[in-house]
Amino acid sequence: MSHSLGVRQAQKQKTRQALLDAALGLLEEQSLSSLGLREVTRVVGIAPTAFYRHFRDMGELGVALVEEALGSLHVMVRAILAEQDAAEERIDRTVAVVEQHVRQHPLHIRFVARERHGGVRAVRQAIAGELDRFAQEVAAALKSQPASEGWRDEDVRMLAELYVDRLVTTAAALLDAEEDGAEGAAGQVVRRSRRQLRLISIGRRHWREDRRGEGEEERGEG
Amino acid sequence: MSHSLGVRQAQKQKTRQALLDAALGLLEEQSLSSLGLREVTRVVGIAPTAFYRHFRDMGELGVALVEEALGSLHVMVRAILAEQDAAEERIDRTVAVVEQHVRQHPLHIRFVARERHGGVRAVRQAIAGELDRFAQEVAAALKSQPASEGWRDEDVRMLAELYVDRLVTTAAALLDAEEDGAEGAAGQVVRRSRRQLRLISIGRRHWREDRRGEGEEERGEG
DNA sequence: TAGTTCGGAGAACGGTTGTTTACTGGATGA
DNA sequence: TCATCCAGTAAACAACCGTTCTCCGAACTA
Repeated sequence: MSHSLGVRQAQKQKTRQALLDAALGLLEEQSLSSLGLREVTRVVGIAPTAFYRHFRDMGELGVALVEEALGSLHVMVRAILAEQDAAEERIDRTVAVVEQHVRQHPLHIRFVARERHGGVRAVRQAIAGELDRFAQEVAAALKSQPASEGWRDEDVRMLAELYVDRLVTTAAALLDAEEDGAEGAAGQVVRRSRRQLRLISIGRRHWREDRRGEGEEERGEG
Repeated sequence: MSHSLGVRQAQKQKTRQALLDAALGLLEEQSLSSLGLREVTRVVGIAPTAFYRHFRDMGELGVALVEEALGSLHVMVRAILAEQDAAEERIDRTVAVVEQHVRQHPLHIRFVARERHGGVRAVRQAIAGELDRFAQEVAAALKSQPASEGWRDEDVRMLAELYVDRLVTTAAALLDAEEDGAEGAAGQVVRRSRRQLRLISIGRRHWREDRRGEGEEERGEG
């Protein structure tokens, strides 16, 4: 599977990865739409023209970065969803995993947060697509839980998006907290995030009893 | 107050505003760190060098845009907070106001969403500062409500941030929904957002009874 | 071994950028 | 009325940009 690449292909992938790494590094302090092709190749140590052997333009490189960035996070959240702990412990585990991920891949997080609403359409769409598949998985996991019995699919999806959004926001907030150097800032973000997830969890638990008898509203709209 | 500006100062403010407007327009399809000084002055129709009569650099213009963008939103949310409706109607009102604001000032919303994690530090900090004051106000309003009786300040603040974050996210989502042209996309965002706020509201209502007896956890950390 | 493929190098292109310096002409205030 | 102020102008600067075209040499294939 992996030993079957020739010397040539292996070298090409290596340079390609070097381009991605260099770009990711440079993107810590600027945004994709201002990142120059020459700037990236200069860091890698290759001629500007060699860039075209790997990507048509910076937008295409950006999309590749999206896949790389969301890929690893995808694996971790999938692991969380597979767990069967009680709500309380699960929340703590979830936040801990996010925290660890931010520490291990800060540049990936920064990139996603920055380009999610950034100036390059293709990259925005790529991120939106990944986060959507993301929410889809979370929704599927939530649906199979006893707490979701009697829930409409639309409401499960609504909750899933709320969770996913919270994770992304928390990750970005953690990054900001660590960068401006305030001592307990990161800890406060973690603690606050846990409580927000708990509040959502409580809202989830009481959703049906509170919404009883209002099930017919807004019929015929969706 | 306002009639007291001379012809000179009035004209200066006019071009300054023209610079802000031109920049805001250009920022619909790119990010601040890639926006050029010449690009802006070209749209306004003045010489590039005239830019320096108003701003030291693009970062300073960005900060001015932050104040302009968050200012109007500030007013509207303040109005919402002052209302005394029941939870249900208040949520509907809130989302409706956000929806209206997005329609009236789409460029401002786009700008804030994009530059909140964008590549210009000064602008990021300006936005973070404004949103913080924002959350502060929301927290104060929440605290004075009967539903917050017995809540710790830290938890009120946690809830306030959850609300503010939801508003910003909803506004950005609305913008995206309207831009990719899908027919009912905006409506779905609105409906989903309402339900998310309701779920949070339910969580709020049951927060204390659910957290009873756990008040001593995490002591000595904050 | 001979011929082909292809990642990368190098030079050159027209165009744009931020910034400086010196200047103009109308509003300003005594 | 007259000297001062100052928003905007004009020209020039070196630096950088994306992109094209041509070529090289090592890795491939047959």
